[in-house]
Amino acid sequence: MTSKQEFIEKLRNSCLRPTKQRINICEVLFNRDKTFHFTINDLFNLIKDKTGEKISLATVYNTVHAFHKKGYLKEIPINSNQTYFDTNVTDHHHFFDVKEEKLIDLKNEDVGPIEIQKSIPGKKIKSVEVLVKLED
Amino acid sequence: MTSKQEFIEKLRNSCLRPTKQRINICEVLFNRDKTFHFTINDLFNLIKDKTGEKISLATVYNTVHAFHKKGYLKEIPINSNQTYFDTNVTDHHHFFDVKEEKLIDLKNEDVGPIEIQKSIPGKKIKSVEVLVKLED
DNA sequence: ATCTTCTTTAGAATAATTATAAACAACAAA
DNA sequence: TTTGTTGTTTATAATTATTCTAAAGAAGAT
Repeated sequence: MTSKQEFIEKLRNSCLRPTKQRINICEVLFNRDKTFHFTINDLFNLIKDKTGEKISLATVYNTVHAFHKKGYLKEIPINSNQTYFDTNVTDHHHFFDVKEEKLIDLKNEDVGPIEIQKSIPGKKIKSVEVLVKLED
Repeated sequence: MTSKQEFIEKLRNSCLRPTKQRINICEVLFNRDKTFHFTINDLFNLIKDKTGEKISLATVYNTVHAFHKKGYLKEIPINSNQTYFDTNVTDHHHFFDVKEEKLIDLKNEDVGPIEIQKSIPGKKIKSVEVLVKLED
């Protein structure tokens, strides 16, 4: 259980003013035991349901992008028309259930170390992501 | 160098009528030495330049999707607003140069075997894709 | 209180993609 | 060849995800 006060500090630390909307979004996103995968649309609807208050879609976009930039959210590359985010920002990978359109976390140790044996001059590796697609 | 006749047969084998447009698209996509990464928009423009004939955008979409469905193209999950395709349909991975927005093939042996040590009941693995993002 | 700066908001704008329905081309059979 | 059927192309409209805009509102500092 994370308190409202912690969210306010979290926002302050990132030079984001702790507004009502941002705190609400924090509650929905981070006040959980388990990691949470979502699209902007999922989040938009969830906020309405959970808090009873509607936050403008533009604000949801702004806030998610701000959190992503600050490293509080991870963007997950899936081939889909919608962008997925993950509250688990540690280094890890994903299953994607193609039929259910659902993401499942894969711990780093479930995949093992990945050694990239090729390099591109002038470039360095920013991230290594494994996506395992699942079918029935 | 692949001949027009081969493309016609390729299309026939997939129950796709060999139309002028589809053959042109084949020429642009498959008549190359190296693997080719593209977005629909890239392809649309390239066709105009290379063949001098304009193919309707809707046809480009239809054809690319048909080829993808038949396994002649691979879709590559990158976080971007555009969908990327690859003429290399063998099992392999990718670098993505974030700044240049460019894809580079990574051979399977450049990555080494990936053992997924977790399974989801009722589901089997369809594909394992590694995306390595590059920065300067 | 007051002022400045940041944020929210509804709605408009943009961009990628998909749907539509009429004209057209490929194919098979006579 | 003609003819009929079915698949394909096309321009355009529709849809969807996302970003932009500009005005109203809230936070923070003085």
